[in-house]
Amino acid sequence: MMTLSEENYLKAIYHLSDTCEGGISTNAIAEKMNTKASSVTDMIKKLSEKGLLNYKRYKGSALTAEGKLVAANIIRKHRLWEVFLVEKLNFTWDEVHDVAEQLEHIKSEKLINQLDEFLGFPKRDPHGDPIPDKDGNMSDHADVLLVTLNKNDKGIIVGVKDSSSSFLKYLDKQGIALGKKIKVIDKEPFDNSMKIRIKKEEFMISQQIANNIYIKK
Amino acid sequence: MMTLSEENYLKAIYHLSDTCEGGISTNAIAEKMNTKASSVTDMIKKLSEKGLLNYKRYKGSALTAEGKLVAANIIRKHRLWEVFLVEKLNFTWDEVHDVAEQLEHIKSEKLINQLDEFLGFPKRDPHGDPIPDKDGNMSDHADVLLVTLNKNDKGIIVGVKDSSSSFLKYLDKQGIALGKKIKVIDKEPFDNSMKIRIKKEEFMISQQIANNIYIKK
DNA sequence: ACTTATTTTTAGTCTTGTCTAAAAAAATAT
DNA sequence: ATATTTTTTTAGACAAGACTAAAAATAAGT
Ligand SMILES: [Mn+2]
Ligand SMILES: [Mn+2]
Ligand SMILES: [Mn+2]
Ligand SMILES: [Mn+2]
Repeated sequence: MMTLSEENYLKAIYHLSDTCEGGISTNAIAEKMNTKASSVTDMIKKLSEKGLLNYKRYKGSALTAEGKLVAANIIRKHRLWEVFLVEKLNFTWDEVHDVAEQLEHIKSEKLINQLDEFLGFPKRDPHGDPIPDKDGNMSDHADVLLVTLNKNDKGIIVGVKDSSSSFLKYLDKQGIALGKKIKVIDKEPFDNSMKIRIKKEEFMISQQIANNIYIKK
Repeated sequence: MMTLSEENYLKAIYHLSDTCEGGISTNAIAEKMNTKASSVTDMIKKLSEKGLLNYKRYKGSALTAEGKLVAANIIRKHRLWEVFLVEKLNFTWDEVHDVAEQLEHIKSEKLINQLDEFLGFPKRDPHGDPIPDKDGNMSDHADVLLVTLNKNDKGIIVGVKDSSSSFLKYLDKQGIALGKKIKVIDKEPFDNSMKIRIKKEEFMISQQIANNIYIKK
């Protein structure tokens, strides 16, 4: 049986593995988890004992197949609960993450599989992130970040990289939402800021914003 | 903020207050919580500090108004989740308790109020227990235990006192379910066992069983 | 009333997960 | 190649919540 803390570490390491290939550094985990490196060292030793990750001192950590499966299952639960909150309980997409952060640790195979069915086997969560199946498989983000588009490129908004409440509220204010068509009107080479058009409205967004929005061309 | 352990103690003490009036003994709490009396002493000191219960050494504990409200809110969550699991996710009434035991600790006002609405503001959980409102008020069990009925008395099954999986499975096997009409055909004075009739089927039940079924006359 | 039995509390230990401070290894700079 | 900086690990401490064993208070028995 997995403790709440162990599960959160596994999830964090799983997410870090997405971006950085190879062994994940102790410091990177500490930053993601908002803890100190010494606490991380203790925990990765324990997870290593349990066969959930491979670890050699001073060399960083990498999840085993078993560890990846456990992590993917937590992410599966997190995202299914987010769908539930939005679809069934009228939460907005900026309200769901913190609650899902708690719900993802509820232990019941039947619960999560019935929930999946109840929701109609959704493929994406409210932020456009893919939902893993029971075996931990999930369709990749084959999509591209808005920041990589050039002048006159068009696409559809399909996801966000940052699901913080503040970022999502900003998007709401600007009328940026999943499924909307977007066109790059102009791009400033100096700071990568863009003028974009959504539904006949044109406005500027910074690179920081454009770097957190996924587009399907 | 309340820890998981604190919440479980409050709930246990709340339930014990139903039966025994006056101060709840340390040992009674220990038995209900499956811990040792010494652990209970530590915890009731902490809850007393927090103003959730009144405690004088060697004299037992009693919840304050504040403590009762917190406990009732946990019970509210527990029972609403049980309704959700049965009504929406096709759980049987003997499967829900353990999962609800986890879900009751999820912290989100909005979640529980939206869930309440989503379920149509149910008044009873799958075992016939009343669901408290936001202020901790709940309709009492005005009902009577089956064991108190006499020969030829009739009634409707409206609840169970024991929600253990094994007891509920026994009831399923016998065709005993909430809403069913029941008639006492005969009662043995020696051991209080009864012959009862449900839907033209007659069979014997022991006092132990009759003592855990609520009837509305 | 005095002795025994029960209940409750105290004292001290353990585990989990965290922290700070110091030591050790690895990476970088001169 | 050696010195300096950064990263990582070790050592020791702490809080929460549990336990065991012993002491203190209360209750029961004669
Ligand atoms: Mn999320
Ligand atoms: Mn989490
Ligand atoms: Mn229950
Ligand atoms: Mn509980």
